[in-house]
Amino acid sequence: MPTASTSIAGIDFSAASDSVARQLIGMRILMAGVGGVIVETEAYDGEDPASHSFSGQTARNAAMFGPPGRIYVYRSYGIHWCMNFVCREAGHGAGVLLRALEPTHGLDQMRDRRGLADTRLLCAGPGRLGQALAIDRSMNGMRLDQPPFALLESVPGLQRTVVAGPRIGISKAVDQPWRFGLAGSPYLSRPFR
DNA sequence: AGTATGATTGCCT
DNA sequence: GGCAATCATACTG
Repeated sequence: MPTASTSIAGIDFSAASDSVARQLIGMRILMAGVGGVIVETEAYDGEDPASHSFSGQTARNAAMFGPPGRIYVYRSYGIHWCMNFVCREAGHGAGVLLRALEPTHGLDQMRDRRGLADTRLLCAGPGRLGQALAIDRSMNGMRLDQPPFALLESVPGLQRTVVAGPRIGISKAVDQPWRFGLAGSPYLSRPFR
């Protein structure tokens, strides 16, 4: 029987999460028509001590162990909703955290949701991004290639130099360079050095 | 049932 | 730069 495609907008989500995280830079993500260019990501994997999935499947991280190309949403610090794309095959517990966008679509809605005018701060950080795109628990497990979500290829001609560095806000595997960003973007949560 | 802990952000000094 | 906010989840007893 045919294997379901894990490819969306030219990205094979059955690949390793660091490869997917790098490829996602420069692509565009929309939730109900609101979103922008992905400028910062982080990769996590089941073999990775910093990953939610490292200690095995639980109710919270179940989506990470499901099919690739879906959304994993978690609550951070009791305040923020953060969004990941599930990678590899079901059971691996791998994913990519979306950390920052360059806002291009639905700026007014983002400003309303964030209570903020500064475009640079609308999606500069995983919690901010989640708030700007109105991400919440109900999106956990949803498909990335079906409404309300849409993943679009990079804008043709985009200057796309990807930089890598250590991930932010973790206490384990801190030297693993699995944070990726669009070089020189003013929309990053923090600069790369 | 109680406690410890964040893949963070925003406000304060 | 420091730190409080705030709560779902996981873990302990």
